[in-house]
Amino acid sequence: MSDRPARPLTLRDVSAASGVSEMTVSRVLRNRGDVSEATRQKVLDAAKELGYVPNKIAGALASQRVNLVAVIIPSFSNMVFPEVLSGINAAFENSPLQPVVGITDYQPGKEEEVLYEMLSWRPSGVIIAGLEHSDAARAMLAAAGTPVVEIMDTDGRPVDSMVGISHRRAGEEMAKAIIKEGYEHIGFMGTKMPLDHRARKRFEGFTEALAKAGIEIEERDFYSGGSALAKGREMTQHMLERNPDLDFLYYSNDLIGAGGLLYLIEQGVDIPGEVGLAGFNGVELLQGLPRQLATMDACRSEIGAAAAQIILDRNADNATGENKSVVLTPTISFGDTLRRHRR
Amino acid sequence: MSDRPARPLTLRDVSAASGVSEMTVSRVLRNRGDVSEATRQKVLDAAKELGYVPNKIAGALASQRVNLVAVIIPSFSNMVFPEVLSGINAAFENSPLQPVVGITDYQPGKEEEVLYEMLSWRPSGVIIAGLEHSDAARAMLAAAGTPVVEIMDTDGRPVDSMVGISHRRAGEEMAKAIIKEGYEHIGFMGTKMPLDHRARKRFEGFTEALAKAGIEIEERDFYSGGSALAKGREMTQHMLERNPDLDFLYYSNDLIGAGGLLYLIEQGVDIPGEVGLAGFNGVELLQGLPRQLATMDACRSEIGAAAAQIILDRNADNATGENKSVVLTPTISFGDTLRRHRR
DNA sequence: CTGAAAGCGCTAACAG
DNA sequence: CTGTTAGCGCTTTCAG
Repeated sequence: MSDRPARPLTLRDVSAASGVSEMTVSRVLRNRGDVSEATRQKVLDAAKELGYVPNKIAGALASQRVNLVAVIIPSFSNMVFPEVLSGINAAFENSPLQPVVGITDYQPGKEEEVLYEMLSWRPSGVIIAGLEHSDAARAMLAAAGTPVVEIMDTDGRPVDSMVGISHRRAGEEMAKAIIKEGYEHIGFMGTKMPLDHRARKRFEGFTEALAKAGIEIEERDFYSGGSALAKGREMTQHMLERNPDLDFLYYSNDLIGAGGLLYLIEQGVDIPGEVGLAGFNGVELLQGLPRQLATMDACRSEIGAAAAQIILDRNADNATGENKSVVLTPTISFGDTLRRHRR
Repeated sequence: MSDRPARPLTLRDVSAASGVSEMTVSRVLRNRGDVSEATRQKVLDAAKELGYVPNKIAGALASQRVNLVAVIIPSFSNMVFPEVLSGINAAFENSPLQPVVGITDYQPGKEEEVLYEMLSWRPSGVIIAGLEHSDAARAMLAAAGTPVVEIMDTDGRPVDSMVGISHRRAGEEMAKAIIKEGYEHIGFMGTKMPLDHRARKRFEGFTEALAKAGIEIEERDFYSGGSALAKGREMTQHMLERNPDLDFLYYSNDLIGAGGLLYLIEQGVDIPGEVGLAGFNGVELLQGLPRQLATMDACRSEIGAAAAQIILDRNADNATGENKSVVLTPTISFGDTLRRHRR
């Protein structure tokens, strides 16, 4: 254990300490090429003794190879994204690649900044949420010279590859399930997020499918900020006060749905007889509520894993450079809040 | 819009396109030094036209300066950590610094790997969860030559700086509050995590404070995996079946506490008369439950913000290099599940 | 205000 | 199996 060095250690120091050339030290430390076991040990000992940590900046510059993968998501607080990240992390587990996360707060301006910043590190790949980006961002992605995977959403054209689900279709499917069960007076609650394109697409798919059946949403409400559970509770109460005839409530996420569910249970409302409910996401957290909310799985960790795999494949030695589109199909889980006539 | 370049663009390309020397182009792009408005515009135009993105790898190597801050946390799925990250992110918002996150899965071995990997990028700072690290990890931190802030926990000696709360004290405070209200038959439920030192310290502080009052925990149970809400529900049911005399249940986190709460409400148990409950964390998510669980705020985003601020200060021009310890004091919120005799 | 030279710490490519 | 020679793309430093 020596004192903290004023100047960080370099290969040269290890070379000097071990009496082996810098080049061979480099080989040992990277497990590249053949090195005799004797010198190997000398080098390893010296490196450990000194506490040498290689400088990847220099290494990356020299080798033109960076083991970083840029992952750009809107937020950490949406639960969905940490799960995607876990999927990505797991997929990179036994590979040299390492995710680096950037946050956009759902703002195109920030997305541009973050993307620029990340690309300036010349990552081995980019995983970015959504298909909607500013022209500048799309241009950067197209010119990045590294594989790009757009995730979560598949309703649109990707710059390169994409992995996700069709949120439009997810909304449609839920609408169809609701119609099939005979619900007719429908309310919708969601987040007030003009920039959450996926929520918007679900909503559009939902309303369109209803329209085809001649049904129109009778009430809608949007919130922003605060505890989702509490908001779901409030909004549900107010909505039913405004329009007591509603027989189905569709929530844009499971948390507000759960708030609504808890409220209605307290009110002694018959669910799903009198009022049916459904959310979106398949949040594991909610298992353990008195009743299970109907929902639709968003395939979060699968998406992360598949996206990471594409990056891995594209960085493999035999890589083809082919882009790829993976469309996952979410399934409805009916839980206890959506009637089921048959089966 | 040109075709995708085979070779990434360099300063040289911008220099050629603008007819300005590489050096001056560099100055313009970094806003350093005085450059005439005329050349400035020429350079900016050329850069934008080409879609040039600077290569920070080369920049970092040349300037010996990296604007990255390593943030090392156990997991994304604990909710707590995303919140800390948000705090860090916010604090770095208007600074050149950028967090890069690494995940340890609560495993010392992975912590070492991740730390090594991150240090090899020569970050401008390290923010790392907890005070317990392997000897190798501590050695790396000590020799990193960059500010290190250990966060979340303050029960122990930091390598450099620390920001957090005393979990031991948090456990004690909760025990005192419980004792004061006259509860005597106490059960504990938590996660089965030998490596979650903070949960362990809370538990220790809790049991010690009880012991001083001559009280011993009568039942305890630990879970791992699955939905916390559901586990809390199950564990609570079983614990009360085993020992119906319990009059207080202390949970190591709010989610299992909420599961217990929902279960007891369903059972028609009088809370907090018959049984009192408390969790830990102050999870905003839970607002909106039928009743508010007593809990203790873990100061998550404050911790992130304060840690980031320390890194910022240490990287400032007039930095003193002084280390710093910030001990935040969490407050109990009694909610509806812990009796309050006075006030 | 602008430019030329030197080199950051490492690795590719080639010799031995 | 080991060493030497040139850079990687940028910024520092020093001259104009």
